Amino acid sequence: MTAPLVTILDDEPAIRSMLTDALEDAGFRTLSFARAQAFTAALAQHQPDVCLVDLSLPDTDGLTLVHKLALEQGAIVIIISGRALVQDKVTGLELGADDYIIKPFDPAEVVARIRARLRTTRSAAATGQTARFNGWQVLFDQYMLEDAGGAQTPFSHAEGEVLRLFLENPKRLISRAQMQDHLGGAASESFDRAMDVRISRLRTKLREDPKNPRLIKTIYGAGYIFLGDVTWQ
Amino acid sequence: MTAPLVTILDDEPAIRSMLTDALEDAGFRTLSFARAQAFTAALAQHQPDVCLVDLSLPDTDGLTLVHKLALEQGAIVIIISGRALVQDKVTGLELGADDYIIKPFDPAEVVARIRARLRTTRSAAATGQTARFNGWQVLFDQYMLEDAGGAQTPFSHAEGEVLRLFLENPKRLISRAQMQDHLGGAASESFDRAMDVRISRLRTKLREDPKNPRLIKTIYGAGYIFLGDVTWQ
DNA sequence: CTCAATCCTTACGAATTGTTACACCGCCCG
DNA sequence: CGGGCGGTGTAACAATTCGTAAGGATTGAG
Repeated sequence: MTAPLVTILDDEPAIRSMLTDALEDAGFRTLSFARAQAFTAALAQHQPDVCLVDLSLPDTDGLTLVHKLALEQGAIVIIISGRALVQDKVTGLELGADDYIIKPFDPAEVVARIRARLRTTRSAAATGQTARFNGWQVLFDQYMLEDAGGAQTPFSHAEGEVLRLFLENPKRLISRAQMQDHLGGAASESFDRAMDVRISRLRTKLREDPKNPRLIKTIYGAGYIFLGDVTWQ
Repeated sequence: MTAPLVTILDDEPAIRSMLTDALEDAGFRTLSFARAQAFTAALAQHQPDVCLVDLSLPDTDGLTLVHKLALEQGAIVIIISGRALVQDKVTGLELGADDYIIKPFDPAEVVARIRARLRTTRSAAATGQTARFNGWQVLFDQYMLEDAGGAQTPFSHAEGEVLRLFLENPKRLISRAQMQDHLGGAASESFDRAMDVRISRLRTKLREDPKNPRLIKTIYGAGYIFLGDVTWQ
C-alpha cells in the first residue's frame, strides 16, 4: 500500500512549507497549492486521501469548495482557518468537513488528527483476507471468487489488485491516475489500455451486463466507481 | 434507525448537564457518569455510539480507558480535557481517540464534531446521496434517474454535474458564468454552447416539453432556474 | 526447450461529450 | 407593427474516451 496522499491548499507559503515538511516526515505524500483553481485542476490527475483546506482563499469561497470535496471526492476534508468562532466551526463541519483546526497550530497536532481520521475511515475496510459484497465472496489468499451459489472462479493476480482497490474504496470514484498509481506503478506512461482490459476481464468474471453494469460503473472522463456493499472478514 | 447513544463521562456536574441538554436537544440519547467505574459497568448493558471522556478522572487513568474503549468497544471516542498542550492532544489521538476538545468548549461545537464523526463512520455503510423532486428520484452514486413509476434512466457524469448544481440551488437563478465556474472548470474561454447542450440533454431525460419546461426554466439573458421541490436523503 | 498461463499491446467498434450550424425566439428600436 | 440583433434549442458532426477481441511478449514449470 502506498503512502496516503495529503493535499495542502493555503495561500501562505510559510504554512505550506511547514505542513509539507511535517507531513512528509510523518510518511505521507503531499501536494501543495496556493490557489483553488490549481488545486481543482490537479484533482483530475490525483485522488487525495486527505485535503487540508484554508478557508480564506483569494479565488474561491472555501466553504463551497469544502462541500464539493466532501460530497464528490469522498476524501477526508480538514479545514484550517484563522477564524475561531464556534459558528464558523459548526457550519464548516456541517458542510462536510471532518475536522476544523485553528491557526496558529502545531504541525504535530495536524499529523495526529490526520492519522486519527485515516484510522477510522480505513478500519471500516481493514484489509482482511476475504470480503463479501452483493452475494459474492472474495478469497484473496486463494485467488478465488465465489458466487451466491458457491460456484468458484479463479482470478489472477492483476485482477485481484483491481478488485482489492475497488473493495477498499467502495462507492468512491477512483480515477485512472490513481489506479495506475496504486497498481503496478511503473506503467508505460503512454496510452495504457491495460487497465481497461483488466476491468473488462473482471467484469466478465462478475457476470456484469456490459450494457448495464451494476457493480463496476464507468464514469466517462473521470474513472470508475464500485457500487457493492462491502464487508470484510 | 434509533437515535445514536452518546455517553458522557466527567466528574463536574455542570459539564454533564450542559452536554446532556445540548445533545438531547440535538436528538441524541445520552447517558452520563461521574466515575469511570460506573461507566464501565454500564457498558455491559448499553452499547454507545459515541463516548465523551474527560481525561482528569479521580478513579482511573483516562488515557488507558480511552485506549481500551477505542480498541474493544469500537465506539467513537472523543476526549474532553482541560489540558491544551499539543503533546497531550497527540498522545490522546494516537491512543485511539477520534477527537480532542479543550475546555472550556461550546456545546454546539461538540454536537457538530459528533455529527461529523458519525457521518464519516456510517457513510461507508449508508447509501450515497439521493434526492427527490416532483416524482423523480436521483441516485447520484449509481448515476441513475428514476421516475414516479420506478423506470430507470442512466445519466452521464456531465449531466450529473448539472443536475447536482440545480438540486443544490433549487428555485434560485443560476447564471451561465456560475455554471461554467462550478462545472468542469476546464473553461474554454470562447463561447461555450456545451452548457446549453448539457441542459438540453438533461431536459430530454426529464421528459420536459421544450415549449413549456416545468422544471428547468430559461431566464433569457440571465441563466437558468430549477423549479422543483427538492428533498435530500 | 516446450508448453501453458498470464498479461500487455494493438486495433477497431461503441459510447460520451464538445463543437458547429442553423432554426427559432425574445427584446429593442424605428 | 415589423425588422434586426443577439441569445437559446438542438440536430448533426467530430474528437475524445472506453470496451473488448485477438495476437504477441513474458514468465515460470517441467
